[in-house]
Amino acid sequence: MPLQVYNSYSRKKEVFESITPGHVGMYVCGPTVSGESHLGHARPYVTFDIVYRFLTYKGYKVRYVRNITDAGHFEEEGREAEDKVSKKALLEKLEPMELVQKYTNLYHWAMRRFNNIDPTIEPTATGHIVEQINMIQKIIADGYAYVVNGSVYFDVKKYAATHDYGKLSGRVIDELLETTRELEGQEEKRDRADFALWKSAAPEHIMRWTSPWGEGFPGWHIECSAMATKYLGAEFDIHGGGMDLQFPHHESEIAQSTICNHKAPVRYWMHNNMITINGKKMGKSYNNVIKLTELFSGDHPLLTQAFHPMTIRFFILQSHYRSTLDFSSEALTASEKAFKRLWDAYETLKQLNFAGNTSSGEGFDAELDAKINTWLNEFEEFVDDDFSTPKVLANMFEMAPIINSLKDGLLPSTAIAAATLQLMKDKFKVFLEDIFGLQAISGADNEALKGVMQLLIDIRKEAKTKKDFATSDKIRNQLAELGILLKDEKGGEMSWSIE
RNA sequence: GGUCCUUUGGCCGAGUGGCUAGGCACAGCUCUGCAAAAGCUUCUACAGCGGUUCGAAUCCGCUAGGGACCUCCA
Repeated sequence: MPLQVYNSYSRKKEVFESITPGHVGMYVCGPTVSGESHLGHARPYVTFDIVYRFLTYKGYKVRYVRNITDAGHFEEEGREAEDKVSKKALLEKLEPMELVQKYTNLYHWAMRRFNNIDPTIEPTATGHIVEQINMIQKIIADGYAYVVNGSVYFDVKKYAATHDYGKLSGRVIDELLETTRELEGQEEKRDRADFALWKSAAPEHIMRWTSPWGEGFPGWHIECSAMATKYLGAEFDIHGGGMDLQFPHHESEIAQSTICNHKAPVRYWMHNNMITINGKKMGKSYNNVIKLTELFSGDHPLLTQAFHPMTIRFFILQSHYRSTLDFSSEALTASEKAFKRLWDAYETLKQLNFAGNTSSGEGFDAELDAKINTWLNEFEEFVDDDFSTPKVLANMFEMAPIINSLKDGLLPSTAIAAATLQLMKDKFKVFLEDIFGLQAISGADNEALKGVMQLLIDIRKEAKTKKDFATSDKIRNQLAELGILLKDEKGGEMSWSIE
């Protein structure tokens, strides 16, 4: 069954065919690194990580480009206003690249904890100023942009006369032209619908580059067009991002790239839906974000506990990427338990071994065996169907009781064929680990381990008090074999560390 | 105001017109020294009203609620 993806541009599912056989070019809008990533940001990166992993599984060589937006109107809360006064020494002032570095590092840390595979290219906007300027010049040369006071604007009205501006986001151009909203700097534009390709920088603006039009900085949309064109070509396969980027960001990207490269840039537009909290979109402007660091530490009034990145990944996979996903501590707790049960069953499955089983032997359950094969074969079918990860998980949960029953002998070990068991092991591994990118929750930062260690310490203390050195030594020696060092301290206290 | 989307059992969440998705919680039972884990069983919902159809959670209309975008936003 071929892969089908929902194309936001056509508003329907389409069979996926790459432009270059065997290769896929995919661009995903990355973070603006002027602040800390929150739960809402996690969704696209997990979603498109699955897309990347699945395409790779399908045999494609994927060039996955995900940008870092590190240029623009940058400020850090509480610092910007002060810096505008600008009488401080250099080292006291906000250094934009310092800010960008800090949040880029934090973002990368979070991505690794989610077990997201790094994109093959992660370009920065500031590293592609030249490409952006070149692109703007081409657009001006073609007559679709104009310069005013050192800024450059895209002429949407002219573009719309011959192109379908608004198709991706379902806008009607006439309505856009009539928008009554009053915004700063709008008077320079010929038309309200026009958008900036390059902005002249006011004296206090902290990020600025020299351009043919004076000192300034690039408009928000041009970076993606420039970098996607550079690394993926004038036309590429998949462009992903959050639904909230459809307009104006992606709409503008289409317009710029189309004028510059003389063809529509993207074959398949994919948009993930929002994560909501109490039914409302999680977003900075709504003041309802939960940062990833808060989620991992549990340090937030709405959280009853800390949540492991794998729990969050699993939580995201339990819903379809085009549906909103409502966050609550309760929902995450449910996901945590569910994930643990599923993963335990998977670990159990790996230990099972019924090598001699045949489909004609004593105790063989043909119906069960067939059902399992059906469930397993549906894995790929479901992901093929626009990445229906929740259905795959549902099938896995159908098999969890079977796995556990086989282990406990509640089902005869001869009930399923050896080949079926092997297929189960293979499919679970491929889908759970390789495609879904899930992994075991473990490590020394685990509260459970700390509890276990305290328990052992208590037992050892008691044993020592009773001069039961056989027991106390056993505990210490066996832990040492596991790489855990137990240390006696003055006053009878004990501490431990992992070597 | 404009455009579009959405409304599923206590909660989360799949659902291509026809057979109980799944998870979590709850309850009962089995197992167990106790517990946990595990297993089994129970809980059959589709906002309301009307229509199309042999048959609708699924299609159409109206009403009500919620949301997204139109400005930075994943």
